[in-house]
Amino acid sequence: MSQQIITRFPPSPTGYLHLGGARTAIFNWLYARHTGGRFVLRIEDTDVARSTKESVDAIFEALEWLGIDWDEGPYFQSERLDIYKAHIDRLIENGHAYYCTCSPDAVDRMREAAKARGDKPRYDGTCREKNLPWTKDAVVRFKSPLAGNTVVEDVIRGDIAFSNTELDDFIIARSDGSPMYNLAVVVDDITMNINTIIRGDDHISNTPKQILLYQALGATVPDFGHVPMVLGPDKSRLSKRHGAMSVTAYREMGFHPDAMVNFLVRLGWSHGDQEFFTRDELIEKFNLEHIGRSAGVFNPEKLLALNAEHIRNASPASLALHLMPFLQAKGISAAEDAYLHGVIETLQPRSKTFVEMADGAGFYFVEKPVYDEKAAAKFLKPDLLVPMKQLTDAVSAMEAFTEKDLEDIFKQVMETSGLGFGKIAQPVRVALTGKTVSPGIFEMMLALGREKVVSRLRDAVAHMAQNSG
RNA sequence: GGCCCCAUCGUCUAGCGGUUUAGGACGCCGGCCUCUCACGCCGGUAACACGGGUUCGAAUCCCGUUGGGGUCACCA
Repeated sequence: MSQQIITRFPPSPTGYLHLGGARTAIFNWLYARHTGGRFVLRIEDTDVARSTKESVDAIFEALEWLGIDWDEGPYFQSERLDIYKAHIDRLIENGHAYYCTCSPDAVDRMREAAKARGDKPRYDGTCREKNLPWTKDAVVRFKSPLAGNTVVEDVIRGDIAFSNTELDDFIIARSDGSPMYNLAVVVDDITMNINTIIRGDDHISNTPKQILLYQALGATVPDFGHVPMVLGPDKSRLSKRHGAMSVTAYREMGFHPDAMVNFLVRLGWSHGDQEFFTRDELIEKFNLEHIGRSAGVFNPEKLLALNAEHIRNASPASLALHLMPFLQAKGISAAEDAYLHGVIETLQPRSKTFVEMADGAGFYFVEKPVYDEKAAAKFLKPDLLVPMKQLTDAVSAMEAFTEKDLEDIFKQVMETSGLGFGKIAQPVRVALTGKTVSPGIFEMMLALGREKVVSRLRDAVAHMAQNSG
């Protein structure tokens, strides 16, 4: 029986969830879902000074928006201090760790000295063999092996060997007894049965230390997979100066979470030439074998194009949920009904974001469209009064309000007036929307419904008559 | 600086020794479609960082160079 894959996402709540973090969360979540495994959420808040409740909430909010759910947790490291303490004590007892009373200043000095000699700045092992007892200012250090190699068997990069001489006796517990990152992660991953760790490659140099900790604790080393980082357009690490970094900022800009997920996954993972993936397709096809090894540049234009494609392909009903907040932000109170769905359908092919869609939806929800001055001057001129009136009367007299019948009416008007379709459509467009740009005439009329169409046409006719002097 | 990672069009990438005149996508540039704007469709632009090997044959394997990135905390 093969064991179930158990992955995790362990953000530290020191800010919002950024794009890189979101991507590793998605990778882990996807891998768990793909394999029928479990996905654990853990908040790494051992750094009390930098961790905030706001950040925790922001992370939950971002994950929820992305549609990433977890099977276990959230665990908080701050609530697991006793567990770390027990493991630290065990390491001291079995000789894998020791108390060190060297002051921070003293350690700084040895680092400076080592640097001056051209060596790697590191702790020199002063207290390593002293077998010191606990004292108030003592930290606990891990006793790293002095020779040999530790190799990371990375599932996406292959074996990476580190000489143990590169590692110094790193601190695993602060003088106040709280655990340091490497210790806490390893203890958590052991006790939570995590067997697959997918994370950013900025963690790669931590990995040998963690492997040593696993071994010292007598635990099975999990599979590690280090994914490349997400870079800004200038190919440097993504940071604030590159603009929006926070995942939720993209929600505000009108992006569809599925597009965001699709984009982030495709940045570093591939399935042949396929670019567009639904959520289910991703779960079905995602694997570790096709994760790339080189860093990727975040490309907002591609995200935008992908977003437009997701909007085009989604059902109006599912889009309605996402669109609602943007409508409200514009003061539009729309009900979640068939009318809204019809409106959305006409807007789908011409909206790259929900912001654009909400902008385009405005005229559907007003009592009377506001005429754009230039548009009205150009198209609602008296010379079209007759055909427009004919059209209006015909529409109001229609038996069934169908596209076919509307087309017939237009044909009749074209015949009697001798005008081309465009000559008539443009004034109708202005009458219905107030603008010269809109969805197609017939689909729009159908979405608006006969009542609104007739009343707007009548208003336009009145406007034209009034201006005929 | 030590250690580690990486290297195909501007960007995301396919390619896992021969089927490649290196494919797709975004962007950009033409054109078609057309009731506006879009969508869609057709075409074009553009890359294997460099140098050595290995091999009958290399974008694909090895080494080096160069260039980028990461990491060296009582942060995570």
